[in-house]
Amino acid sequence: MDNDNQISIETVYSLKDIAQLSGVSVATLSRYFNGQKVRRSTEEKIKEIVDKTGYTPSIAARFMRGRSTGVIGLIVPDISHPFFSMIAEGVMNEARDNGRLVLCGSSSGSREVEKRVIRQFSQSILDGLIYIPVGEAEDIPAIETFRNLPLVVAVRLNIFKNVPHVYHDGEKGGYLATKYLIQLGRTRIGFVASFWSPPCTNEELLEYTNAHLAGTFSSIHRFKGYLKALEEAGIPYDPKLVAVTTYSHQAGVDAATALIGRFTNCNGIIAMTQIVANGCVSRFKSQGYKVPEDLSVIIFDSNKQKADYAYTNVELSLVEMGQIAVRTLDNLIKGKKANDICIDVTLQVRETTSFLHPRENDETI
Amino acid sequence: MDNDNQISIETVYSLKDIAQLSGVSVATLSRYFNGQKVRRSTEEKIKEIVDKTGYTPSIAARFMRGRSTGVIGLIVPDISHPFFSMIAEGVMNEARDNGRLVLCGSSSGSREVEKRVIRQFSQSILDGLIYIPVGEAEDIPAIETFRNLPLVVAVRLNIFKNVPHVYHDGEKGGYLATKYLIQLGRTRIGFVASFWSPPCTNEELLEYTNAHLAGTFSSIHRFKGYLKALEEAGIPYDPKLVAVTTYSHQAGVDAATALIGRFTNCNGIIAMTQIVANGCVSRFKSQGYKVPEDLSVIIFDSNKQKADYAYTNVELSLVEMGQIAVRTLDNLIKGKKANDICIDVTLQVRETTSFLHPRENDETI
DNA sequence: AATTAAATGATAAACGTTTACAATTAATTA
DNA sequence: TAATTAATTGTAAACGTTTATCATTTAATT
Repeated sequence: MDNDNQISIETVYSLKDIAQLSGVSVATLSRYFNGQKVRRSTEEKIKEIVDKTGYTPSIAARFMRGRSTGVIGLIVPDISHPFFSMIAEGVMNEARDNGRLVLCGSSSGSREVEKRVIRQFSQSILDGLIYIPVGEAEDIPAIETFRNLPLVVAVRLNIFKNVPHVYHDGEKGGYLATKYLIQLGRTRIGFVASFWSPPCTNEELLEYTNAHLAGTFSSIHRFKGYLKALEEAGIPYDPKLVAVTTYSHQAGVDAATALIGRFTNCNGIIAMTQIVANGCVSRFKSQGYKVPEDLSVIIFDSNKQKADYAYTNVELSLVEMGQIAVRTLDNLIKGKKANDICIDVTLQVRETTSFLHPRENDETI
Repeated sequence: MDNDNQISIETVYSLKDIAQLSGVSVATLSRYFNGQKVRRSTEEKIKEIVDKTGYTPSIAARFMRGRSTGVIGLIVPDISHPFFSMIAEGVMNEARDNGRLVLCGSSSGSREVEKRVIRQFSQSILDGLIYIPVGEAEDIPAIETFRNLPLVVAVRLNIFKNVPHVYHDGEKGGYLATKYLIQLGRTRIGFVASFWSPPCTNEELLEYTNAHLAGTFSSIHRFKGYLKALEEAGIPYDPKLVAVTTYSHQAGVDAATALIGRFTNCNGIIAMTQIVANGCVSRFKSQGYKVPEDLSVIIFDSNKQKADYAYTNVELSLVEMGQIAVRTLDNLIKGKKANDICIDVTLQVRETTSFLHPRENDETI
């Protein structure tokens, strides 16, 4: 073992110890550690001892006195899912670089578990909480009075009033994807809308969208962009090109089956996730379609995800979303007002719409 | 918003409050919350008020009194990497179900950052720590005296003395993979050994392996299994079939290039990760090889990972590893002795060695 | 009914901070 | 230089637990 790398933290010092050693009172020390001004000479006395002892204030004790602890919470539906773990990476990086710690809980995709996690967290020592609710449905638990804890919601929209939400610009994403496909000459673009649990049928999607302009569903927002691009290009909306489904591989297969069965002449697909797209593509391929020659495919995803194909995708910057969530929470903790933040998206053209961009892939374990 | 789902935690109760409300003394209450026996009738009085108030003891206060906080730490090299995020899911699930919270930090693949995270964690409120060091190299920081904190190392082997390590049975994995390929009639099996930073050349791998029987490198342990299976089958070891490389996609391409360039007649590949295997396969395919007809491929991975191909793989149960790590840490915290745990692995036959098992894939966001 | 054992209550000290208030020191003014 | 004011610093109580002590109540046993 390398001695240079040795990190050994043996003794735990208290403010009293430091007071003893430095000859400065605990009060002054406390003020110093909380950023108040002290005389030059006392500062030097303090610094010397702090360097020598490696002292840092006890999180627990300062929490007991009702002060900030530097710990923020993060609740995600499933930390093993790359979508959320990337956001978590952003959260943890940003938090770490600001001297904060992250208490992280996974709700395992279950509303019930989520409630338990929230309960556990609530009796904890948090300065604030970043919360990604399970699913996109309507039965999200209202944490209206979460012990006055500064709260930021990520990924989802319109969950709580007076709470900042950090989310991607779904409408722009749908618009960019559709517009690009149109530019490629595709006019029969299938829209595969995925829902945790579908609130409407294929035929009702347009109606539902118009009725829920500020809804929580990402598919709906993206669908709005799809409609906008079609309209701009003068392409009439054809409900036959829409498939309302869920988020599984099979859902993608089913959606493709439906699109094929309706003889829509579909030559483009916009799918919400990679897995759904995989299902679609495999179904279309079994019908003799070639990607991207006969069918262009665009998904919503993060660049870093590993896919069966190098999908052209609407890039969802996930690590960045985590960072932004932490910064937003920071503002809230500092008493500033924070608004919803809609994160911009860009289109990344890759193999499923052209051959121009080779796949890049790199990882280490 | 649904009223049934309302989780509102307004008031923070103290032991004194609960004593007042229940008519039970703080002393008895404290004893009750710490698992000591109380009279049936008092227990009922307490339970009623606890249910009504949602009271739970303050983590901070009990930490200050030197008691357990129910918070454990988890340090991973990169939470956005599915390999680690799956372990994290296991850790968080197991912790949550035991009423524990998880303070999670990502070291972003950097030794420097890792040290900072350790420092931050050390001044925290942990009952124990699960530590997955960055990389597999030799310069792992020695946390010999981590404030006497119960410590469990996961994934890596032989890092610290007197600290339990939880890891997969690499030797068995290598053995199973090799044996299966031999059963399929493959006798020219390439072994692509990946290292964070390679400690030896192709030619030296055998020598290095013999010299480092208890090393920290997973490739080495798997290589041992490879050798064992070859020997059992009476197949002589051919160093030309070995490629020492790193963990990137390009590393896989390079390894394949080397194997092809040496005219090894290679008809089987064992690769350490999916990404490396992707690189290998793409290179072999460009030479006209077909998978699995001309080339059988086996990787080490978790079933749930999404791959370019449905790889036959040595299943690394990652979620389970996280759970086991927590249980091991639990024992340590409770003062029991804990030993290293070598987790069993199994071979999952899928498309890259046969067509028997279709791909299954399912996910929700 | 008397004795013993078990459970509970009342009280207070500790843990390491923060903070109101008091006391000191330095800076400014007369 | 003394008096006044401003800037620092010190003292001690408080936060919510746990735990030790001792007294008391309740239940179990003889």
